[in-house]
Order: sequence, then structure tokens, then C-alpha cells
Amino acid sequence: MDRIDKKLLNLLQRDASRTNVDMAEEVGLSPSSCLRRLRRLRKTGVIDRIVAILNPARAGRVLKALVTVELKLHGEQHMRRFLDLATAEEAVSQAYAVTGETDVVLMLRLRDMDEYDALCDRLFRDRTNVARFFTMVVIRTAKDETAIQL
Amino acid sequence: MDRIDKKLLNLLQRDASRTNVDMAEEVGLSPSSCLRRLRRLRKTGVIDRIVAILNPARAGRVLKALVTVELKLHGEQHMRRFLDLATAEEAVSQAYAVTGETDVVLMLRLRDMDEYDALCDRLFRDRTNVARFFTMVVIRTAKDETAIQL
DNA sequence: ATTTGTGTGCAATTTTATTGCACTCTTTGT
DNA sequence: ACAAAGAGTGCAATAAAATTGCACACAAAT
Repeated sequence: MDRIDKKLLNLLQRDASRTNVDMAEEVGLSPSSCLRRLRRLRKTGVIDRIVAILNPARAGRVLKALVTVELKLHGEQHMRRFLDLATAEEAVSQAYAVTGETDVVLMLRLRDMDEYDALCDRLFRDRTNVARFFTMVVIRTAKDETAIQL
Repeated sequence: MDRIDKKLLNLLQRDASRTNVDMAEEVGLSPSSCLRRLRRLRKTGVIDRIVAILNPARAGRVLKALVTVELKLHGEQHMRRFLDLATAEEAVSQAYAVTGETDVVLMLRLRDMDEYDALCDRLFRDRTNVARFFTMVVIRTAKDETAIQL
């Protein structure tokens, strides 16, 4: 992981659709040498994957919401059961077990409030071990960055 | 946005490093026709960008934390000022203005607790208009999905 | 000094991306 | 109903990029 690798990773995190030839020139390497570095970065797992990021609005998920969840029973198996339940939901894009005031935090991407309502039914009511939950609807997204600064 | 477009988007959201030829075959189109669809999806902004997702641990950001922030002054300009401050921080990967108990939620990716400490100094103390903040350190990431289900 | 391992550039080859073209199908206007 | 226009497709030729073998350079270890 030298300076050139970091440079490549920064480029890729911003735009991974560029050609190898193009990036090779930018970092000052031959295309073949650059390609070997890229393959190594993927193989060693520094690069987890290359993906397309869609425009949520254009993809039909207009609403974002954060939900903090407090469980009734806090045992490992109860925690896991709830996380499994949440993870299986399409509308749940992030799910974390956390320290602090609550046990779980979820990030939702929703089509509309009906979907929210239905989701609450499945995750938070009935017999799902949830003591309390607080929903924060996202008004403005100031930053939503996939890149990690190196 | 027909069935084939959706199929392509789903493929790309999972793995955008595949070749056009490869995907063309999977969706049952000729490479040229498939390429034209991909270009259209990018041009119209359905595909926002293609990026590399790094392994946070291997990239040196081991800790994740969520912070809910309550501001003292809630005016538009105050909100904006705080969000600008937060957005400028490398360790802040997501920043949202939200409804509910708090005003702002931040997602942090940290190298260590020293970085957290320094960040708190810059964002939450001094004269930064923060009334209160609660930090939830992520214990387990059950889901962290960039894809949007179509 | 020799060996070993890692990284590099060059050049040849294979694979992909890209483009022009003719064709089909659907929609729109007359 | 019929012609025109628009959108999308496959094919084939061409341009560009990825991939690989090879010889060389450099550094660390023996």
C-alpha cells in the first residue's frame, strides 16, 4: 500500500468507470503495471466491490428515515433475531447494533409512507421484542459518501 | 425503464466491474444494444456514478459511530452552518437534517478514539451551536447496502 | 556476491467497446 | 387505412482497452 496504491484507490472511489489506461497515465504507470496493482487491490480485499450508485429519487425511493430501536430483551439471540428480521427488509439499507441509548439503528429508504407503515407493522409491532422506537425522517441529506479518505 | 433496464441496474448495483459483453448475454441483448442502454441510464442520471467500495477495516477506518445532535438555535442559517462544518470533516460519511427528537444525525468512520475526541472538539464544543449530542458506537454492522431494490 | 522476491515497461495477442448501417415495430398524424 | 417519425435492435467493421509473456531493475535476505 504505497502512495500509488492510495492514489488509485482515491480515483476508484470517486469514479470506477474510468479505463485502466486512463488511470495508469494519471498515476504515472504503464497500463500493464497499473492493472496488476488494481487486481492485487481487489484480490487482497482492500477493494471490496465495484458498484453502480443509483439516484434514489429516480429509482423510486424518495424517502429516507432513521429509526432507533430499543429492544425488550437484550440477549445475543434476541438481538440477532431482530437484526435478521430487519436485514431481510428491502427498505432497510443499513442496520447496526450500537452502544448508547438504544440497541439498534436502521436506515430506511422508502417509496412512500404506506411502505413505512407496513414496515413498522412487520418490525415493531406484534411480538417482535421491540420496547420502543423513534423515527427520524430525513429532511436534507448534506452528505452521503461511500468513499473512505486515505 | 422496462424490465431489461431494471435487470441491468440490479446487476450493476451488485457488480459494476463486469463487461458489457457479459451482461448483454445475461439480459439477452446484443453487446451494442446493451451498451446503448447503459449509456442512456448514465446520461439520464438513473445511474449516479460507478465507484469502488473499500473494505473499511483494510482502509484503516475501524470504528463506526452514529451521533445525534440537538442544536441550540434552529434557524435555517444555523442548521446550514453546522451541516457545512460537519460535511467538511473527513470522518463524517453521512450527515442528515432530520425530524424528530434531534436535528442532525451523523455517521462517522473513525481510525481510533483519538480521532473521535478531536472531532468532538471541532464539532460539538466551543461555539458550535450544539445543545446536546449522543454518540452510539456501532458494535455490529448487520447490513450496509448501497443497492436500491427495483 | 548471489539469490530471491517484487515491481516495472514493452510488445504481441485477445477481448471489449464503439460506431455506422439497415431492419423491425410502435406510435402519431393525415 | 396509410405514410412518416421515433425508438430500439442485431450485425459487422473498427478502434480502444485489457491481458499476458518476457526481460530487466531494484531491494532485502542469505
